[in-house]
Amino acid sequence: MHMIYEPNQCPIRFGLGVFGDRWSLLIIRDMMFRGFSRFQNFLDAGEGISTNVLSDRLSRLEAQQIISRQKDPANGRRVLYDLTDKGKDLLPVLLAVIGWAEKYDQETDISSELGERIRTDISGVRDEMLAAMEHSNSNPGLPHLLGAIADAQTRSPGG
Amino acid sequence: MHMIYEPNQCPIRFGLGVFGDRWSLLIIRDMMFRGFSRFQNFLDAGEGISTNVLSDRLSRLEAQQIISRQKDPANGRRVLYDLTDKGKDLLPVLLAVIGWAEKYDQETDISSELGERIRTDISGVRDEMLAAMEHSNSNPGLPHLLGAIADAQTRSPGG
DNA sequence: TCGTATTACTTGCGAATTGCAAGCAATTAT
DNA sequence: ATAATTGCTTGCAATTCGCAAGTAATACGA
Repeated sequence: MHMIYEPNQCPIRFGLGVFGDRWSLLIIRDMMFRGFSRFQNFLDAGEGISTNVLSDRLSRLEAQQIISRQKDPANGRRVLYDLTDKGKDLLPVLLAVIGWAEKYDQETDISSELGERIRTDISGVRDEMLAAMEHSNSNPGLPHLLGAIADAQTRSPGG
Repeated sequence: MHMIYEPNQCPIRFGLGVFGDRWSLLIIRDMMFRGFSRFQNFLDAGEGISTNVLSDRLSRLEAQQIISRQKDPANGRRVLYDLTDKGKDLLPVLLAVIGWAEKYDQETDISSELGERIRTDISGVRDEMLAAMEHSNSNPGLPHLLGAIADAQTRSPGG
């Protein structure tokens, strides 16, 4: 279990202890932007994570209170994972990465307008995305933020 | 060499391909906030990175054009590593992590005021830090941004 | 109610990666 | 010359990972 770093005083090292590996941030991304909540969802996402590693990362994220775990009340063999507030608060981290990648990766499938807006005002985009989600209160949690991104974009940068 | 992910269309996966491991972001942090530029600096930073892994990460970051590598003109046995613009543009990512960690890690050695400012306006703090560096144009590169953080804080949030 | 499918895992094992220690080549200092 | 500094490389044991198979608990259908 040596992927965990000493918490120490450094915020970056603390962050890396939570999501500084190959998979954790992808799991968080899928929960945040795609509304994934089940074990199978992550396996089917096509990233190629194996079941043992997925299991390890989920329990680790749960231990760090980034996600919560419960049995599906509607179907007892299923388990539902959800982002906690602590997990949802990682949205600015994801947005910062998105803004950076949009600038430097040709392949990245994000509009240059949204990229530019993120780079100009991450916190504003975050607030706008969270607000857009309040409106489209279809399902619980923080699902389909990608749609919220599209919404925020459509809503025109000026307000 | 399977720590590299397929670039694909996902900006998060692209980012992870660059700094999604145990060490890369710490190296970038040390260059950004501490002005480190030499092999020995990173070894002496106390994080416990080994020489072979450090060597691998530096050459990988160079290949991805996050950092540049040159012989020290003043001392031929030394090598100087510096952040490129692409690397410097990772500042918002680091700030987002700092803002998050300040909120959730008791041990994190960042003032709650700065944490709050980062959470409220990452892009503004970034701009302020870069501006503060222009003023204190002591050494080249992006050195000692931690000092710039302190400056930005002293400078009072309102102006 | 009894067999079968689903679902979320766990286990075992070879392969890749890491950490540790030592060694090496180029450059500088004495 | 000789020794020290500096940025690496190499070898090897230990950890971690990827892959495939297996298991336990629940639901579903005859």
